[in-house]
Amino acid sequence: MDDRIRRNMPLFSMSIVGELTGLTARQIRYYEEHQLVQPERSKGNRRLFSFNDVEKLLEIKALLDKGVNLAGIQHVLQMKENEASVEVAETQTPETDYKKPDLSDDELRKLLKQGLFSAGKHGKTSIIQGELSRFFH
DNA sequence: TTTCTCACA
DNA sequence: TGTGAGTA
Repeated sequence: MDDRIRRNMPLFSMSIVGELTGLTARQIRYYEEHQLVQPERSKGNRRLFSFNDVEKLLEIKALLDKGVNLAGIQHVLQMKENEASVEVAETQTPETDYKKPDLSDDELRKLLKQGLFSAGKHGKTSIIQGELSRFFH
């Protein structure tokens, strides 16, 4: 029917995804443990990733480079899911349907305002200081 | 051969 | 996170 189905078709093995994302199998499995990606299982319990999963992993990788830790990324992903739901619920305009989920400063701001810090009540924040300073002008 | 889980330097 | 063990 539409791209959504294709984008969620489990097609890639660990090795493929590893090459595509530059992440190690260990890392990918670790991110899965933390609900950052939900690859399908097939055959002998082998992970099968979809285009969406690969895209998510690339995003995670990018965020990691920006200095956002796993906790922060979880919130980013969660927020994106919310936005996606709203989009689908509101209208089905082809232009806004499958836009690239690039993380902009604006989105980060939204995250921070949503109380992203609540996850860092263990003594430190969810996002590293360097990244935070950009929003404390 | 590849991937999986579990455990540990 | 990396790596090795023992499977499937």
